[in-house]
Amino acid sequence: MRKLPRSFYDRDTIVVARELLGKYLVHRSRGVKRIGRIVEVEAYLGPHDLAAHSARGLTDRTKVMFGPPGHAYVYLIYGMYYCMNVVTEREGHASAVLLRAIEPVKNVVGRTCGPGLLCKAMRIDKRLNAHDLLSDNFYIAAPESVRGASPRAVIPSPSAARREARPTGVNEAPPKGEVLVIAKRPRIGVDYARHWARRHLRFYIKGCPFVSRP
DNA sequence: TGCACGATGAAC
DNA sequence: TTCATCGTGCAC
Repeated sequence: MRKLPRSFYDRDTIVVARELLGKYLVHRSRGVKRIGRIVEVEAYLGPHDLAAHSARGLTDRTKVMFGPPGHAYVYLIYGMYYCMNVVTEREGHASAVLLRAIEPVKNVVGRTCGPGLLCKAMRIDKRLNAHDLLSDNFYIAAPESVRGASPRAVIPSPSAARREARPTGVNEAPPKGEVLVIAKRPRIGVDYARHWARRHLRFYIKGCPFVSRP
């Protein structure tokens, strides 16, 4: 696997969010290397995005979002779960991608569908807030491809989406190397964000059984 | 210094 | 639909 470079994160947040699908989240702690394949994410587009924490401005909690790309923004939600974000775009842009679900790959115990469960299973907590994702113990990597190219990801046209339709309940993740079909939906739990709540900024791998809310 | 409220998950 | 549980942000 190839660790993603800083330049991967220093790009348009929606592009980063889509391209994070199919990548591998790696966390090594106390000698155990845990790996999960990212299958669902949400994009938060900066201070003007009313659903983003950075919309509150630069505070002690949100300063990581305002920092340089390629760092983890980890916070406690509802007093009991942690959520992990990846900071994107140039320093000061205050954008991030929330990781909502992974497919267990290695040493991952428990359910991983949902941002809180994902962090619990990957042993991610507040100590990893502001952690550089180019470090050796906590990073995101692209799968090695046989021909040197990453699996292609596409957003289906409406007609293609209709052709893609299949009976409900028949879901399996596409094998490695196959084209990923990406679904777009509104983000979860941000109804307070007015028109921003309706934008399709949640992305997931279509048909993947490990997604939190298909 | 106090208090309302979550980028959740699970039970009912 | 309700609730557990606590850090954060803002009102006072």
